[in-house]
Amino acid sequence: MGDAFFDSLARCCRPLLRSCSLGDTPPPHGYQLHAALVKNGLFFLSSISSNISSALFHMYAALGPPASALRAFEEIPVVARFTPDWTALISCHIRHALPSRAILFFRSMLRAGASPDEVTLIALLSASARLSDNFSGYAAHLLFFKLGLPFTAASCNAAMDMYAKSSRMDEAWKLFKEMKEPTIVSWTIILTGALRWEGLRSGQEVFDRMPQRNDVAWTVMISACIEAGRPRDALSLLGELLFDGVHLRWLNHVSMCSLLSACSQAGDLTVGRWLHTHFIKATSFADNYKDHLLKVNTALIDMYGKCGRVDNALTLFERMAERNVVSWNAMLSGLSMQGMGLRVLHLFTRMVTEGEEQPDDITMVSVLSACSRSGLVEEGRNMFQELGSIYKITPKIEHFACMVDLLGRAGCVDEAESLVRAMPMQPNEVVLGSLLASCALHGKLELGRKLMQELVQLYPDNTEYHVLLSNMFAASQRHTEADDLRMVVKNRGIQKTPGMSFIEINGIVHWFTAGDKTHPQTTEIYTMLVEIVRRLKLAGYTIDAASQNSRVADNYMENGDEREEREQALLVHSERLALALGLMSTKPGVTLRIVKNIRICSDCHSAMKLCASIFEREIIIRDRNRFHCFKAGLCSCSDFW
DNA sequence: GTAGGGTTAG
Repeated sequence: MGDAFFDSLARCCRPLLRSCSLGDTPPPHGYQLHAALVKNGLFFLSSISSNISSALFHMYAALGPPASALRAFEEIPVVARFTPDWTALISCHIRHALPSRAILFFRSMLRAGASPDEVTLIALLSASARLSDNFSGYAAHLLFFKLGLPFTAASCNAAMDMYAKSSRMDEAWKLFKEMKEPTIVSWTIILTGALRWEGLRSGQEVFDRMPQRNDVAWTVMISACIEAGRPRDALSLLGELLFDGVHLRWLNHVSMCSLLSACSQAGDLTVGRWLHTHFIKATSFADNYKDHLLKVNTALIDMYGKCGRVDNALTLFERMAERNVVSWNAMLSGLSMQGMGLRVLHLFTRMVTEGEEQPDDITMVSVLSACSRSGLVEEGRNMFQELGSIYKITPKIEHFACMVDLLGRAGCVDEAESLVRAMPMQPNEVVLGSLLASCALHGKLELGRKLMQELVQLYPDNTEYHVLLSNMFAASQRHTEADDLRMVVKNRGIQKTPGMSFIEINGIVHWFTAGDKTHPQTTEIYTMLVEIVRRLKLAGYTIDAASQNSRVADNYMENGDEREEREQALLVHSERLALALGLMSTKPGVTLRIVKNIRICSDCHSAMKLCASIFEREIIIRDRNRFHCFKAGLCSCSDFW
């Protein structure tokens, strides 16, 4: 066969491969084309390979994986490796989260004598940004001028992003202010940077000053609220977004996932459902969600699980056409929050046996914490044993934290302590705090005192440990020690999240803090509270003011010396106000759902159990840790939380 | 080639 044949073949292959790189065809087509060439022995014929090796490389660089791209790159004759080839190799590694390898290839490129162009330098800036490496970033920035390359808006944006991500917001601002016509990308880079160093308020200022906004800008703002633990602010932004109907198109899959996460955090089922409905409608006519069904569905599972509709989460989970390890994890943690430990173990077994996805470290955290929440001590111990041996996961501090919690709660405090001391890493606040809590639960005063000292040294600003230990002393009638600790806290002042609860009635969200008197129906609510206490007392309820966490829960520290005030304080905890409103404004038998931002105290917990049976209601409270479903005098957590 | 994202522990 003559050269003409190979030339025509090459001419035919190159556009085919090119169309694969551009994403016009699904990845397998490109791979199949390569396989066909190899199978027919054509790829190894030098005359053809020199023609198509570059096209083949670009196909792999576009589609990945990077290892294949590198192999294909090496097939390009050294003399035929031009700047765009090097650039594609570098960007491929950046896209696959390998920025340091990208920088190494940039160095190889220089050594090979190829000269970078603007695109190469933008890629280098991007790699430096991802590594927060302003050393290589600064070098890239300088190279524009050294090589006389145009420093366009795109180059400037890349440089600003690099500075913003390597703690040089001042440099980013400087470049931004020098720009003649900042693009929306420039604004968004500054917005993201401002949010990350300078805080929500400063970011909000940038956001307000933006001459135009798009879906990315909105998403950045929404995610920042979530990161700052202010999910309600994120949902307010959704309100703003919807105020102008045109903006609805900015609700893409990323903002959808973020907003669903805000609903999960805030426990807002109403908005979550609205988003779900919108998503179903949007997928029926627009494709912007089609490629992201898996992610949005996972976010929906998380939302339903955290808003107390684990049944809806399960239905979605079973219907999903495709699942990944994150979907499994979201489902497992949803079940775990309901205290459905056995269901978690069943689902986990299914995950392992079906082999669809391998469990990862987060899966194991979910499973271990489920065992802890359900008191499945033996199962938890076995699972922890199998962590390395079967699942090939190196135990991280989170796994130790779960085990300490599991053992400590179950009363095996000594075993928990040994585990802490034998840990290969330094125990953190979570681990020590959890052990301290188990000391409080099981009256281990001396160990508790020792732990508190450790904790105070490590985290001097957190006064919760003093409170916990003070309560322990009080519970064992050692009032002097208890009062001393209490004084420490009082003198230092308390810095805690205020306890808040909300209940939704007929689509309206009602918020309460402890002792709140701002609700329009305050008089009726407090009358109802008196009635609740009367009926509780008739049923044999006594206030457990010395109970652990009771005063930690709603910031009633300063009144701690006065027993009576303390008792009063318990009676007006935010969840009780929400309960009173719920009882008086819904029909008998209607389930009441309350969300609380911190842990429910043990006194409110006992009161809620009794209320459920006195008023013949199902009361579901989501606190910081999990769901409590109170029904007929019992709680789904079996008092184990 | 430049801006944004989902799951976990007291």
